[in-house]
Amino acid sequence: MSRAYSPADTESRIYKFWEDSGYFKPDTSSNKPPFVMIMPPPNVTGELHMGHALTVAIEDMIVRWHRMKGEPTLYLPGTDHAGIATQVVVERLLATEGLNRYQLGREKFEARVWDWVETYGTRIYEQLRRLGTSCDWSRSKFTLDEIPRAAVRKTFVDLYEKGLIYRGERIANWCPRCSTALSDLEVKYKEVNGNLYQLRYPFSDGSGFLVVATTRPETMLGDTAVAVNPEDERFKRYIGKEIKLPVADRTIPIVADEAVEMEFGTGALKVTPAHDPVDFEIGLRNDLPVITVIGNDGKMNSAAGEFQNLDRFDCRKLIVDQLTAQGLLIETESIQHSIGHCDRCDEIIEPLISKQWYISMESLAAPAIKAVKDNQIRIIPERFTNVYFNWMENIRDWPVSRQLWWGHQIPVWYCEDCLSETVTQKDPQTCKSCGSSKLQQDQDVLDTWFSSGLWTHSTLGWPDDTEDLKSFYPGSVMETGYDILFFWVARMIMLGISNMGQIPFHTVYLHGLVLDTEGVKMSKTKGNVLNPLDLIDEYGADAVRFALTTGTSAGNNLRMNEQKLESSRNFANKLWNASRFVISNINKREDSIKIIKPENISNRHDKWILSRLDQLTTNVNRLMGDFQFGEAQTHIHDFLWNEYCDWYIELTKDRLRTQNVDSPLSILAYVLEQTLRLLHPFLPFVTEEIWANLCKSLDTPKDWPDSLITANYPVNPETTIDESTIMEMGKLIDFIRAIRNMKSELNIQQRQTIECRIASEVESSLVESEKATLENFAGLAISEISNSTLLQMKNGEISIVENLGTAYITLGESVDLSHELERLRTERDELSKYISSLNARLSNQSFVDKAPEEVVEKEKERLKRSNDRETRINEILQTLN
RNA sequence: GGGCGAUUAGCUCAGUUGGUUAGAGCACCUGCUUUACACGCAGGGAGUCGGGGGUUCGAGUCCCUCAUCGCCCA
Repeated sequence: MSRAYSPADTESRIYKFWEDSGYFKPDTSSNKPPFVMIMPPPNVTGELHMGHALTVAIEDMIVRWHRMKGEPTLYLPGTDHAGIATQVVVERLLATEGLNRYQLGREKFEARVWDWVETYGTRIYEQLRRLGTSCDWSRSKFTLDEIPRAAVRKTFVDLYEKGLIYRGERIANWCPRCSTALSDLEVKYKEVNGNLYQLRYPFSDGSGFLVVATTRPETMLGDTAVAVNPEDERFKRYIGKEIKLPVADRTIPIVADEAVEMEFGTGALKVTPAHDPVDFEIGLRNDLPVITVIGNDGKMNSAAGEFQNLDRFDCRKLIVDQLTAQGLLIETESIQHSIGHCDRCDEIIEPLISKQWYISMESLAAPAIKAVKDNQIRIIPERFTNVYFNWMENIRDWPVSRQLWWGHQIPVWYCEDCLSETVTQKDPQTCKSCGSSKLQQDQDVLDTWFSSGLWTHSTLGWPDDTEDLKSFYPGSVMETGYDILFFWVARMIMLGISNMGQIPFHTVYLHGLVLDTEGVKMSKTKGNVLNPLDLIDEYGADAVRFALTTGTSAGNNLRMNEQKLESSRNFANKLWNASRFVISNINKREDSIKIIKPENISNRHDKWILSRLDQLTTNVNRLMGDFQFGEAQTHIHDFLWNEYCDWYIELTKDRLRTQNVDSPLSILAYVLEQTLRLLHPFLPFVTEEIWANLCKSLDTPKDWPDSLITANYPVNPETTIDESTIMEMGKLIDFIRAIRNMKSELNIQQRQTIECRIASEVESSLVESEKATLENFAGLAISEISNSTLLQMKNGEISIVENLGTAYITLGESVDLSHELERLRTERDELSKYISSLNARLSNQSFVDKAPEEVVEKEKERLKRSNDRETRINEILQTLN
């Protein structure tokens, strides 16, 4: 084994071994209940980013843990066609060639997108492999594959037949650049600077005017009323009068509507039903005409008269100029207001009336709400449960048609003869109503999230009643970012229940966003992205995964920086080197070391590390079961580094050098092997590599697994944990640390041996039996071990008072008595303060009465130990005086 | 406007049914060519847990309130 772990020499080889051995496929012969995780499919717009790396790191860790627990584990990968997002990137690519999609035509355009998908879809799968994702590639799916296509059609037809899909003409969010309608979720609101214009709207009878306030003067061309609040005393008397609309030169009524906020602007609202959702509602209530003045391309249309073909924002300037010239512009106030932008291309959204397909959501949402309310589905972290309810309980109908060329074309055919709709799963030859063959399929495609919503079952073969569907639906855990709770998770629950009659998974685990070092969300436009593959090249996949998941918690964002990656890489290397130590020592031996669970251990150090391993195993299982993965990792990390390496390995060195003693090698090997198993889900590559090396050197039983990935995860041990040994070792370690600390403060080299006498009333036999340990580790020559509380202090000695006992250290002439007195007094004072706080607590009757007995006992024990130390320090202080 | 989160050591963060004298990594200081590891070893300093109030025998943890930053929904 090389001196340092080299991920580049290891990872691809190990991955190939796993994949070729078929370990990523679920063991269908097992009778245990399966564990199923469907991967949120990365979309094919580009390459993987840190968010994907985080997703995969968490998912793969969960998956590997369950696989090692012996559950038939399915981790199903896939990619998403991402309708609008992919169309946008391909259109941008075309633009660099001076082309647009209309020049190409639908068919050729789709071919170009498929080229893109070929390139990026394959690349994404390669990237997932580099991350070590242990998913079943034989079951991978793309949202436009045949089966997901069938699932989309079947769902559409079913919902249509249930009357839950309808076509309606409404005001919708329209992106003029993408030239499509969008759902509310696809619109992002941003604060931008704008103007609030106050306009004079004269009464048609010439008796005066009303002042209206607007941020969008250009829409006045489509005004069909002015509305005031019916409660507004200022305007009540004008209701029913008429306005002579400036510029457009039309007459419009003044109507009353409660939606008008009296405090906003002037309290009089110009109403443009065709270009504002609120105005649209007012229009409906007041039976107002709808005049569309802005077209799908964001330019003014023929209804805008002289302004036709002007861009909506250019038109705004002209209108303002004209109003100014006519003296109708009273005031222009700069304001910040929230404007909807296209989530994908950032264009400002135009509310427009259009004919779209909608899904009626209320009846779908009801069982999805119930499933979470009844705890059939648990959302982690829990606070997102309320966010879920809030959205679901106020759900609005979902516009699902998109005026795009890339996606699932809507399975509706319109008859040219009788104008009726035919909605079927298979392409129809004739009209359902009249039998005509003159059919034209709806040109639009469905929202990407429609097919994503079916992902929990379409990936398993639905609508066919496949073996996979029987075995693996419902799934277990849905793991994804909290930012797509509504987009995806909510819709999966609704559509899963609707199609399958049962919930799609029992747990939703949500992770946070990966931020840059400044705490800003990574984005290509900001240029602060880290490429996970570059990081893997530099630090190794294990380190990248570990850095992303250790010490983090569900639902919280995390900042990524170099230090985290470095310390994760260092941890992998530490594990590598500890293993190198163990393995090389095994290989030095001529006899073979058996790997078995040790029994009847007598050595204190061995008993200690085995007890600590048992405690660790218990804790890790508890934490993993409770989805506290980051905390579980920290526990293993600390055990490996601070206890196994820093103490246990060091403690064994002496025994390894000495002949004819009870060899610690099998314990070293056993604890290492168990720790590798515990760590595998977090550091899959390096643990597998070390494990293979270790097992090669050991005498393993016949039924030994041939890979770590399929080895059993250590479970809660049945052996009793030896608490007294843990206490003893704690006292020894504290004692050694105190001596080292003293040496460091007095500028004595750690390796310099100094003479020492130890008084230990209660632990003298422990000191006796660990004399060599104390001498080796603290650099002491112990000349006397006494079972009395105190020894007579000699000239040139200083004392160290610890729980193990009191050490009298010979320093000779270098002892500065006043410094010693100062040190002991400070220690005594701190101790006294602590003792009085313990006394206060214990003399408080309500504490003794109300606190649990074990808490009171603990405090009493602490008091006893502290009193003991205080007494000893005081007595030493007396002799020094 | 409504909701959620964050605020803990110089920096980044853990701290899950309230119970030691609040932890880690990085950074910093001192010493170390100790044959597993300088991607390391030994030792060290550093925090009135955002402010205020409350509940409790006991609060970083629960409640109220304020402040700053961020996110979501409208």
